[in-house]
Amino acid sequence: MRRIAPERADLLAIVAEVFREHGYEGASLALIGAATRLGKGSLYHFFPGGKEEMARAVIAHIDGWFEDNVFAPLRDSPDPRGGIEHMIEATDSYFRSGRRVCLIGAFALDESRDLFADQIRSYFGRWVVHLAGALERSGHRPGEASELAEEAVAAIQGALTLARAANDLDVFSRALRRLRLRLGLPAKT
Amino acid sequence: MRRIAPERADLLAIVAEVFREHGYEGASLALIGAATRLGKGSLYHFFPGGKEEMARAVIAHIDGWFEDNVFAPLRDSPDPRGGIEHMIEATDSYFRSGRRVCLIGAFALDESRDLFADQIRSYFGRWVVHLAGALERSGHRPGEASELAEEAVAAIQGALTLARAANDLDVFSRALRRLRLRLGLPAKT
DNA sequence: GTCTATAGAGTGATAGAC
DNA sequence: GTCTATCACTCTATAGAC
Repeated sequence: MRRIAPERADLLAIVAEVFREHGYEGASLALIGAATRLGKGSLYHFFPGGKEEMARAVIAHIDGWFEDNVFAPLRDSPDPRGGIEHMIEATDSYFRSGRRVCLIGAFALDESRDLFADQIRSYFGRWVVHLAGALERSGHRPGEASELAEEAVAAIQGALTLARAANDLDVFSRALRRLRLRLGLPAKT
Repeated sequence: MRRIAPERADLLAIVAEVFREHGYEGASLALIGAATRLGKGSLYHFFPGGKEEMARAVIAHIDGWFEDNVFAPLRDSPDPRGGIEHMIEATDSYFRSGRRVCLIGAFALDESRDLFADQIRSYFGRWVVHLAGALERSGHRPGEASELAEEAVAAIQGALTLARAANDLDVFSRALRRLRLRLGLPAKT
């Protein structure tokens, strides 16, 4: 037999989508197996820790994407406004303009939070800290920068919830437009 | 046999807490039975439609609370600023300053959204509309009022997510303090 | 006898673990 | 694929208030 081993990143992306759509409890191994076209045996080969390990790996994968595409530019960009601009664009693209929900945010809300508390706290904490850093370097006072960063990350999460509740993508794009202004970027790109 | 019939409102409050903590999928009848101290017979007596009917009733119950304590004051208060003030206080009290999560917001994020889409959309839609109305009456231009209202409701949802993720209630109280200012209320009460 | 509330054994289906 | 546990749910039986 021995099929070509699926790329772990591809596998994680598929599993992530199942968790995103059904939540931790709702994502059954049957659903995950159907989506990945992998039997339970293969799934347990890749993730000996079962469903919990799958979720941990998925969160880490998402976290890694944000580290590369959001946090690093915020941290390392010589022009802090460029880093913030990059963040807004990466966010819009990652969440598919509101079509996609934040898996880590969804996990934060229900009981699965207890299982993944450290990963969840780290993800949001680093987002806020790195955005605050960029805001500080772009001229905001430290306390103000922190508060603005927290507000911005919360606004994104809230907009995702509301967009999904209203089934209206414009809710999300309006939120990003307001965010641009509030964070000191020119309107539109 | 025949125990005193539990007050429906009390029953719904307990069931709501189970859904809030475990999500729709995660809230098993066993958990609900344990929390309410009711057997399956009783649960199916009160909710012939099973778990789905329980969730619908819980959402309607929460919706009713917001109708009475948030939407009505926003709509009917002769002083629109007083209505907004009332909304902030009721929100802080309902979400226990961030200890509690928004059940309807959590449902909006996962697959249970499909089952309860109408109730979810109505809840958030009315919140935004009534807040926008109060803002308009307090002097904002219509389009501006709508956008500000949407931003405010999203900010509350996002703050709940972030507070829970960070396990830090201050995240929520800071968000409410910013909201006061943004909505034209005096700082602190 | 009727009605309401209760308990809980038992259903088939499906869960996650292995 | 096999395992056991648990899922949502059905159904029967029974209690007491009327």
